Amino acid sequence: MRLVVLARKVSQTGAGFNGMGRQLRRVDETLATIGAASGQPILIAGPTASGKSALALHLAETQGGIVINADALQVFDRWPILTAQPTAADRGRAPHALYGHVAYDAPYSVGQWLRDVLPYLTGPQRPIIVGGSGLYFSALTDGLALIPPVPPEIRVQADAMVLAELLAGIDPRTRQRIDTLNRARVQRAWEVQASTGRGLSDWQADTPAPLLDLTQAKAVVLRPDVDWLNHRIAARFAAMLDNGALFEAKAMRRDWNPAHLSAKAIGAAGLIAHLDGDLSLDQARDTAIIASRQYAKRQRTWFRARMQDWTVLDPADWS
RNA sequence: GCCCGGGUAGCUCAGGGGUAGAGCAGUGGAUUGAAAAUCCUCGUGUCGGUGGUUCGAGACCGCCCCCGGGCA
Repeated sequence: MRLVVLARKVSQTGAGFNGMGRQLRRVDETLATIGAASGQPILIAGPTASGKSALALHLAETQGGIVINADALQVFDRWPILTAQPTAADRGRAPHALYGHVAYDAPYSVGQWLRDVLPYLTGPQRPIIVGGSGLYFSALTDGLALIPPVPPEIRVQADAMVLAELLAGIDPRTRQRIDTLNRARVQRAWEVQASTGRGLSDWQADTPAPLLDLTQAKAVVLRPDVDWLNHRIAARFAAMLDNGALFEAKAMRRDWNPAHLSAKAIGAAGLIAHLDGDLSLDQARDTAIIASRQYAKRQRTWFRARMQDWTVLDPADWS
């Protein structure tokens, strides 16, 4: 009995979150009009909680293909519920790749992701690339400079420097190109300069052709109404708690390190703080929901600016 | 009923005679290897209501209403 209840709850998150109904036919029609059945790669971008994974799963099930993750946090293990990774049941319905394949304490980056997706672009199954990391899609369809990975020692060294020191170590052309108020961007430029002896702008000027030609793919971006999405965000976090997000946090607690990339999962720090007695569950939930809304807003900005050639769909049409 | 506080932006609050300001939330934007990251921009609101004092009132005075706390 308990198992049945759990299964029902699980089916409410992730792919099955809102139950894909017959309305999906409308999506099928939309995708058909842009030639989705031709076997070309499908790209699905969308803000968090917009229902993109469910759409990808549906397409993979009905048209064939392999669902490939394009989300920076879903690559990590240990937080499958909190990062809304496809459930075991979902994975049983269609092949999935690049979900939870990276250790929670390992580094990761767009470059690594591109190397990870590459084999699937020429594989036997039609790739259905789905996720919310705009940078990943841009790197895939616009290209990414071929810069060698920065050695960990360089990162450690840069972490200890102040902004002015970092700026002083960057060539003028790069300095002009980046946001010098943005520590993360400045540090990246410095690290590239320090580890390769070549300026970031030089590297970027040599950016190779993209791995995927956008005109040879079916690219879709979900653009839900903001209020509609905010409701989904709140409902989804509640569902995550129902599905055991807190148990996930408990299992993670002894290995918790906020410096890990996987620790950036929205809600993770709050749940850990709650387990430590520093935050009520309500507070943890509220901060996670607010952070998700803010993240969705940033995604909207990226999509609006960088995905103007993509087909826009409103998930409210079928969810 | 009386005595203290307090009622100012969606929220928490600062300002105590010269015409209102911060944090958070929210908005718009940037973003070629940390991107669920990181950074930038944007602050008019019956200053609880109403009468008064004043050249001028969130600010001072009267009365009223509401919220805390205390005393009965």
